[in-house]
Amino acid sequence: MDAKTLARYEARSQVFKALAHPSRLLMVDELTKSERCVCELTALVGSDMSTVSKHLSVLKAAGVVHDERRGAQIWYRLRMKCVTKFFGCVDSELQRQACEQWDLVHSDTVSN
Amino acid sequence: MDAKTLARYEARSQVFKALAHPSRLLMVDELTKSERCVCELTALVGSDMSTVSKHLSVLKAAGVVHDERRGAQIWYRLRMKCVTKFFGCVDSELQRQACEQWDLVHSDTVSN
DNA sequence: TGCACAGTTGGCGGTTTTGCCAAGTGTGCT
DNA sequence: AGCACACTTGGCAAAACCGCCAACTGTGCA
Repeated sequence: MDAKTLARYEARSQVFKALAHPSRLLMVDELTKSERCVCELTALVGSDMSTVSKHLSVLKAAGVVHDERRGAQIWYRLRMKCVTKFFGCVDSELQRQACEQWDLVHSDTVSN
Repeated sequence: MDAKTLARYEARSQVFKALAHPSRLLMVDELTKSERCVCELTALVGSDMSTVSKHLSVLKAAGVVHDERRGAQIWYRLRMKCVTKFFGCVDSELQRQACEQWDLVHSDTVSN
């Protein structure tokens, strides 16, 4: 694998790493609706504001969100729009797998 | 946030966590083409087979891939098909952002 | 200028991830 | 049974991640 390809996988993994946290997923979901300031997201998540700020900087560095200062507040909005669609796909897939698992367990119970 | 919602974000984050590693992304990309045995993926990634095996177990636990033993070999294939489309979206978005960044730097250079 | 508010950054303990080696399981062959 | 091959699991040290507190920057207002 050449260096260029490696760099692309590295950048791509940064995006997934950024999304690999419940609090950050919650924030991204919220940003799907509309832009939000840090204080709103802090209230939503329920952690310390410094923690939320660091979460947001991770999402920003990965290119998932975008920020804009307006007065004393900083507003974040979703930049990588396609994550929304992918969330739906992941959820439906996980649900499908859960159903398959249930069916499997159920058929075993019956057959015993 | 209720427990059920939290559980969903937790499960969703597991999927992203599983994809949040260059080697695993490389393997998933390869599995997009066709099923592969562990030895093939090991050769592709270039790490120890035990390392690759653990990577695969992470992907399996998250529901991203599926495995099937045939003789002495174990074959892995992609289970969460929609990741392919999302990879394309992420790549194009990252490229777009890189272009924007380049334009920004370029315009600064010109104006100076 | 002084103060309050919004947000970021540094840093510290605790937890999780990572990748290799070594040892263990499962399969096919003789 | 004995052996080679394919793969997984246990364990360990290094690295990364997480969340809080404390300290710092930036903005608006009196």
